Amino acid sequence: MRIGELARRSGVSPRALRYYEEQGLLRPERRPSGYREYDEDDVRTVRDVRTLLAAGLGTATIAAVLPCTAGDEVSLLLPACAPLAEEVLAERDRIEETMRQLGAALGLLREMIDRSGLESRAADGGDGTGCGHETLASPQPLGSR
DNA sequence: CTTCTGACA
DNA sequence: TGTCAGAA
Repeated sequence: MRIGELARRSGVSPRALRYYEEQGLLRPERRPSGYREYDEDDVRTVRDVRTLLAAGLGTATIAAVLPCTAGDEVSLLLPACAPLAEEVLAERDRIEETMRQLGAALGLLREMIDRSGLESRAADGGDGTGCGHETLASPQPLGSR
């Protein structure tokens, strides 16, 4: 399939798809026309890339992780991927540190809100808390089969 | 009509 | 990343 179809099926723009290739995340073949030719597996690969990106890993790490994936299980690294452990562990630490800082910020804001008697319900034309804690993963267009 | 590369806001 | 140009 060409870039347009992969884009539609993966929900990722052609622009991003070319960028992923530039970063070594995808290696589509080329047609004599110069057009990129992707295979069925690339749909899943793109999905995995989005997931790993959302997990905070850099494209360099992802490029190293992808070939070390056990089947279609991005969350299961093959035993022969020891050197990747460092980066994965480091990212986990960065995330924990960020959560710690956000937790402190959240605590302060809550304190300010309580002690100041705020929260009395301001002019809110709806409910829009705008604070949805979405999960990771990538939104998949359901009508693609 | 679709994609390619390179470049810029 | 989006988008535009100019070419294939």
